[in-house]
Parts: sequence; structure tokens; C-alpha cells
Amino acid sequence: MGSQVTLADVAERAGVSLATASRVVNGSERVVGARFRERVLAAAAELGYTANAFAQAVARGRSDVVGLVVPDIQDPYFSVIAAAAMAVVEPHGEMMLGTTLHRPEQELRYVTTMRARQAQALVMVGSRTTDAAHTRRLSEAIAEFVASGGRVAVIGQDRLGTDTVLPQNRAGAKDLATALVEQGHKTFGVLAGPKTLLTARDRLDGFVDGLSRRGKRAAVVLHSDFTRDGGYQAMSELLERRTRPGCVFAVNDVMAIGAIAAVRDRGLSVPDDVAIAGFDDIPTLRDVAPSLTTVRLPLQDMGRMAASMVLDEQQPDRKRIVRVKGEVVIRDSTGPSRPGSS
Amino acid sequence: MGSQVTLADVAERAGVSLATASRVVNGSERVVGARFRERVLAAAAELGYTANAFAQAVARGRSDVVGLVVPDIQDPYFSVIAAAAMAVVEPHGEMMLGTTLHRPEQELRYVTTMRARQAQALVMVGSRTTDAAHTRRLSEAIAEFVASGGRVAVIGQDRLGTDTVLPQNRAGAKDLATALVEQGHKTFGVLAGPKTLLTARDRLDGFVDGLSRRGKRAAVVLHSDFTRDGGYQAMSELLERRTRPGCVFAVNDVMAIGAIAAVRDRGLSVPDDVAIAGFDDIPTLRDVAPSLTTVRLPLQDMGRMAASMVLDEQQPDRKRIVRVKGEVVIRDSTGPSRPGSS
DNA sequence: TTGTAGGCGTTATCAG
DNA sequence: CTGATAACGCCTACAA
Repeated sequence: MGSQVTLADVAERAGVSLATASRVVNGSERVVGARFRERVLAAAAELGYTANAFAQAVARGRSDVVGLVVPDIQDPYFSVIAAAAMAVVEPHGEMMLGTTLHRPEQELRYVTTMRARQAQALVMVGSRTTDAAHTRRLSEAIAEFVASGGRVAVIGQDRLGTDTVLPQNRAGAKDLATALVEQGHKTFGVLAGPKTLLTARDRLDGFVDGLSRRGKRAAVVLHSDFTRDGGYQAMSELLERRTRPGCVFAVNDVMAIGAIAAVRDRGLSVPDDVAIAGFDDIPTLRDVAPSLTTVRLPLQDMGRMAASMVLDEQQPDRKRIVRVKGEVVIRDSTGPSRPGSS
Repeated sequence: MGSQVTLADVAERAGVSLATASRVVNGSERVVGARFRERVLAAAAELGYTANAFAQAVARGRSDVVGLVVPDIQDPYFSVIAAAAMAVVEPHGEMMLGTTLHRPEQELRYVTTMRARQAQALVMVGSRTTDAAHTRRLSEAIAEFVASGGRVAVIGQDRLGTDTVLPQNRAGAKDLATALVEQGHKTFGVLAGPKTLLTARDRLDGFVDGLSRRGKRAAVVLHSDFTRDGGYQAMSELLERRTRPGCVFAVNDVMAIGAIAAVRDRGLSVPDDVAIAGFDDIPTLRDVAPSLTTVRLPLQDMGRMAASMVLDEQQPDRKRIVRVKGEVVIRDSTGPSRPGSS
């Protein structure tokens, strides 16, 4: 709507054909005479012409839109990844953002939307779930997207038959368990997140595994949302119990932050009364006190890599899985490095 | 590219005309016979048809894309606003995201891009600057966007002739100064951010104004980036000085976090050795210790309001300015509520 | 180098 | 209610 200035207007004003105007305004270098070129440019400027990207996309049969689907752009985990992906996409095209608010059916909807938009590529971020039916439907939708010419990369688990950036959640959590035992912690609890999230499940499993190899076990495992409030609530519940573990692992950093808040609100101290560890090493949280013991994931690299995979020229012959490993970072929230009661 | 299934394919498969197929696949309710309707739907499903949004946009002469331009999606200030805006946009259309990484010329580029994309609306968030030339060019670009039928809302200063959500930076900072004086603080410093950012400038001015009304002044004013690192660096520089103020105001929360880190890294304590206050009250930071004294801005509301303004039905007769005020929140980073040396 | 004309996938206007 | 057919704004052989 409104007073769209079209290429035809520009051509007329410049006294040239539509084709010539098209050639100078878009790609096709050096095929148009300097005289005409200038006339067209001048006319375009005077008229305030801007090419209609839709029409171009229709005519060309492709677009430069890259879709990015994340559960929640407000969550620093995802916003860091998004920023990194954005940085590599920006020179090549526009970024269309979708947020699912953790609703799986929204993932499905966005894949369809991106196809409708002829997105050249799609990056999906977020844990896969145990819902096999949904995973299958999503796989199918993605297959259609790919069939229609799109590229897809996923950050999360390798369940959709796509290029994947795969954080080593199990191994990272296992290493964390080992480190905590070595730090001197004796009794453990886990704020395990949702049962249905593979990321949460893998971290729980890895942690439990790591403990058992050192002859320990998790005395309490509580499930809740994968969010700050989920961590707060689960920790509050844990603190209600008669016996409380000396060390609690929250399966991601934002849950850990919520857990710390819950501890504080009861007048207790971290790490003196209870030690708390997280997972992800979110940059925004690196300055908080007590500094958070966690497993560092190279979030920026992950975002960059996913974006690069869908954008690089050569179509790989088969799907690529890039495993990224987490590095344990011991900080203040689990107490002094050496001994420890607990 | 790829094996696009078109509406023509669907029509042929269903044995109906293109027009009929179009009618059932898109809007136009109840004008097509149940028999044909079913046949078309079936054919579409079998073929895996998805409408080409570009072609639709071209044919309809409008699109449902809403543009959102922010300086940095990783910054929690903007990601909170973005999430809120996203929530109101999502039911109506798709969201195209642009990040400027604080480069003004990128703002200009995105306005043009959004016009090319026929975006129906555009939300720009971020402080205006003192660069009059850029502001003028941006205004012109926006005027063209509006002339071609788009709606625009800005979160920041009212400099672009658009609907605006305008945080009361001066008043908030002034109130903060008053509160800090009443808390007993005697000497002050300001980490003032970039000189060219109006938001930073207004907060500095308001703070200084508030101090002077209580017979105080800012002993030190340091300029730096509007980021965590900017806060860290400026605070480090401040701590080099012979005399250090008892209370430091960082003009936004992320700078305050950086400042706190700088204080800690020198083995000093907040608030015992130096009190620190911020501005914005970023949700992610509410759980950090020491909890941050700040000026709360209703970030979610701001995002929602801006999005609503560009989406609501009735075109307002003139541009609207919505002022949102900040509320001082005294927490631990500036010490105990009552007395105080400093 | 330039112009002509057909086509991209949809929608929308008109007759039937 | 249905079906031709002309737009929509642009790109791109193909011909001049």
C-alpha cells in the first residue's frame, strides 16, 4: 500500500527501458552504458526508489532470508547464540526471527513459515525432546524445507537429520561431577529441569554417571522448568526437606541463578550452607557473586558455526555433526578449591 | 529454488481452476463449494504445498513483516524489549531482526532494507545520538518508509518524528541522586557512557542536577562505552585516582556490573569500599549479589507498547509520545538504607 | 549495449 | 459458486 515507486517509474523518468533500469539497479555489473547508468541512478534517487525485495525474490526464485528459531530470545543462552549467528548472516542476507516460547508446535509452524518465505536457510536452536511424534513431524517438515532447496542446521541434539552442532552435555556434566567430588563435596542434589528435554536429561545422566564412578550418588533429583523460576522453585522445594545436600547441580546457569536466589531468600549462604553449580557459562552471568561454577560452552562459536554451515558454498555430501565440548570452570559458588566439608 | 510445489500444481491435481484453488488456500472464506474445497485441501496436503509468501506479498501489495532494529540482541536490555515486542507481533506476522552493533549507518541501512521488504511496520530501539547529520538522514529515510505505507515506532528519544516510547532518563537519574544523598552518600562519581548518546547524556545531566539540588556535585565524570567492558574500564581508571568517590553512578546496569567487577578485581568491596548504582533494572541481573541499586524501567511494557503502536488498527492523527518513568530501587550495592559514611 | 516480451506464483476483477 | 485473465513488480533470455 502507499505510494510505491516502482522500477517502471524510474525507467520512465530516466527515459530508458525497464530492462535497462533493472540492470543498473540490481546486480548485472558493467553491461550498461555510463550515460544511461547515471540517468537511471539519478532518477532512482530523485524518486526515492527502493527495490521491492518480494518481487525480486519471486522473479529470481530465491531470497536471501535466513530464518533463526529459538525458544526465547530473552534467555541469555539463546541471545548470545543469536547474536553470533546474526553476525555471520548479516553480510549475506536478512534474518527472520522466530521464538517458540518453548512450545514444540511453534517449531513446526516456523519451519513451514520459513518455507513459505522461501528462506534460503534455517538455523534452529534448542533442545530436542522425548516426544517422538513431534520429532518425526518436525523431521518431515524439515525434509520438505530441504527438498524445496533450503539448508538447515540445528544446535542441539542430532535428531532431525540435519547438520548439527552438538554440545557434549553428558561428558561435560560427568566432568563436572568428578571435579566437584575432587573439590571435597560429599552429598549431592540435582535440579534436573524438565524430564522431556534431552539436554536436561543428558546433563542429569552424565552427572549421575560421573558421581557413581567416584562412589557417590545424587540424594535428590528434582524436575522443574528449564528457567530461572524453575531453578528457584525446585531449590525452594529442596530446602524444605529434612536433609539437604551439600552440593547442588542445576542443569543450566539460569536455573542455578534462581537456585542461588532461593538459598539467599532463606537466609542461607552460597557456598557456605550449600554449594551450587550450573552449566553453560553464560557471559552475562560471569560477573555475579558468588561467581558460578559451571561447564563452559563456546556459545558464540556454536552460533557462528551453525550459521556458517547453512551459508557455506559447497553443499556437503552428507550431514555434518560438529561436537563441541564443555569445559569445567570451578569458581566461588562451590567453595574453596581444595578441601571442604559438605 | 528446488522443487517448488505451486498453486497451479495443486489446482491441476484437484481438477479446479487456479482461482478456486487460491480462494480455498488463502482467506476468502465460504465462497467455495464444500466439494471443491475438500478436493483442493486434499491435493495441497498430498503435494506438500506451502504458499509462497513473496508471491502473495507481491500480488496483495502488502506483507505481514514487522521489522525490529536493535543495537545488540545479546545485550539483556534489548533482548528483553525484543522478546516483549516479539510476543505482540507474532500473532500478526513475522519478525525481521536487524542488529546495528551500535553503528549508526547500520540503522540507516536497515530502514531501507525494511522498506525493500515492504515491512508493514518497524520498531527501532536505541538511543539517539548527538550526530545531527545522521539523525536528519535517518529521519528522511523513515519519512520515506512512512510515505510508502509503513508504520514506525521508536524506543528512545523523540528525534525522528515518529511514535515514540520515551524513557524519562533525566527524571529517573535525578530521583536516584536524591535517594543516594538521602542514603547518606557524600561524594560521587559518574561512569557516564559515550558523550554522543542522548540516553547517556540525559542520565548524566539528571544525576548532576539531582545532586546539585542537594548541594552536592560529581567529583569525577568518566566517559566510556555503554557496555559491560566500558563500565569495567572506566571504573578501573577511576580507581587509579588518588581520591575515590564513595558512590559511583553507572548510567546503565551492564556498565554497573562491569564496574562492580573492576572493584572486586582490585580486592575492594561493594558497597563497603565504594557504592555503585546503575540504571534500567535488567531482570537477568536482579539476582546478582550485591543486588544492584538502580532505576527500574518497565522494559517489557516498553517493548509491548512500541509494537502495539505500530500494529493497532486506527491510524492516529498525529504522532504519539508515551513517556515511561523510572522508579528508583535501592538495594545492597549502595549499602544499608539509612546512615552511611562514604 | 539496449529493448521486447515472457515468466515468477498469487491475488483479484469480471464475466459466466 | 466457478473460471478466465489481467495485474503485482521485477528478472532475464532473446532478439535487435
